[in-house]
Amino acid sequence: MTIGNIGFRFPSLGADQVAPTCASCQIKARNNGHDGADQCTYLEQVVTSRRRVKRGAVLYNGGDKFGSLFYVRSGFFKTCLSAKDGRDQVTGFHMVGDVMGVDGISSGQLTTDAVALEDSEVWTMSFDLIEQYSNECASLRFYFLKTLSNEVVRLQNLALLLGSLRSEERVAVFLINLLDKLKSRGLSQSEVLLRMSRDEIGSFLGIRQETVSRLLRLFSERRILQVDNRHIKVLDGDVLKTMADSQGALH
Amino acid sequence: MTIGNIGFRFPSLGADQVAPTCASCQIKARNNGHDGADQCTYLEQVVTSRRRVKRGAVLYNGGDKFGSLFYVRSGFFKTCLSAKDGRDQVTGFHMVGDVMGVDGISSGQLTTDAVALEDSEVWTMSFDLIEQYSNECASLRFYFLKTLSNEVVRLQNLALLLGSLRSEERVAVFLINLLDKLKSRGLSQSEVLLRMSRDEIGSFLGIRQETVSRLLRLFSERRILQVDNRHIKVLDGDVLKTMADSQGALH
DNA sequence: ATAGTAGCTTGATAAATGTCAATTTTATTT
DNA sequence: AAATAAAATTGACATTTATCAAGCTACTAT
Repeated sequence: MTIGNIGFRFPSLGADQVAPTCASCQIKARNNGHDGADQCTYLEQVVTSRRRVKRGAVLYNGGDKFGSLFYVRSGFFKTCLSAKDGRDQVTGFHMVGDVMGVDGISSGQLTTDAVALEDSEVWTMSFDLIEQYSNECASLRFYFLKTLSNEVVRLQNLALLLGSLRSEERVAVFLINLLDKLKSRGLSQSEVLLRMSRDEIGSFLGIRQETVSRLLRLFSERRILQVDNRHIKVLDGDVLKTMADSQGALH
Repeated sequence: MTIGNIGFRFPSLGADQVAPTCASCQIKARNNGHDGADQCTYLEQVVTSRRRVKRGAVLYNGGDKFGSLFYVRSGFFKTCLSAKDGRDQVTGFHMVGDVMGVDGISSGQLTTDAVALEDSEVWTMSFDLIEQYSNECASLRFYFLKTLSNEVVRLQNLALLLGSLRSEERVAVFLINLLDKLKSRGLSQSEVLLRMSRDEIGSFLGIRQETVSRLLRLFSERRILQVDNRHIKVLDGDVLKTMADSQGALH
């Protein structure tokens, strides 16, 4: 997972998402055994702990004090925003390479809950250290600024989906985006084992679980998908893409 | 608009939103006449131009090359995200003190259109300069990071609204938030002259203009609002707040 | 292996909101 | 001020999606 001799990078970043690396970095790498990297970057310097989170466990809750960002090293998470009256909205699904918790910078409190949907590993990146190293490293700074901007764009697209698409399109967009994201991580071409329930998909897409269920059956009847509980196989990706054609990336 | 002797700040920032100021700043202020401020901050250093935008005029379009952020000095804007098929979603309304364009950092291209809904003034903040001065000024850095995080939180709340609230609640939340934002800027207590059409409100809230119209009439019949075309007066703020109680800030 | 539980599916029906069309009101232009 | 255009309202009706309820399936834990 190193690029030439410029150092370590976080896994699963696309070609245009290279994490900051610093040829001139003066801080000694901790070299605590991951990836055998003894080369040095600021980005790994800010990682202060590596946590395992069991399926169903909560990484953080809305209202928790913000002190770090969370890099998903492996596994799968959902983030949910809760309304005062108990209703809640899944605001995203997050997998390897994603950073969670950027909402906390705003007020010093995290706004969402993060729940592991499978056994996961998370690297905790101290925000104090990020700020400290940002003095010295422009690429580190830019990496996090870009991470936040990505999240803004993702949420804009989610707003478009929730505000303007019909439920059939929402499900299509959801699947296309999930598959794209898996593909970019080299994990899957046209098949997924969904980590989330119908209810969680529904919450994310602003529709009911029954509607999700019915639409998956519909797509299945139309030979667009093969659906076996949480195992989804895309049979006709072109049709799916056409349905989803209005949309940017969601995950 | 200065605070004690620590220098200039951007107008209309709440108590907890003080823009970065630098007692130790070495860069000479340009002092180009605004607010008579001859004190110096990094934040005003990054402002490279001051543009007037007429009502109806486009400040930028989705797809435009990103090179700067846009500080709204006065006036009112909407930002819209367009789908390929022409549908579009209003992603936000922006007034004095807001920063637009943060989505552009992600890919180097702006993702939304920004359209003035009244004659406005915008200060263009060069992203290159922001990056440059970020080397020296931690508070400048933090200001922009926080600006992006604010936007993430705002869009999360919009997603909750679009995904989980009924149309009546959406309209209530919209009004409460708009009024709160005006109030925080000292502009209005319980009255608004809406700058946007019913159609634009509807797009933002994921409902049709007819539905917006009917709900405003309903609120009017219930003596919650007094509605005279775009002039809205809140008669019973408590009821409105109760309806909106599930929600965070949207604007 | 089996019981229990949570998740998923399916149908029938209801409710919310959208669509379409006509009319009125307001804003803009000449 | 009149003419025109744009925006807003309103009603009638259609459609989509939610709700409710029942039954089924597949995990999970003992």
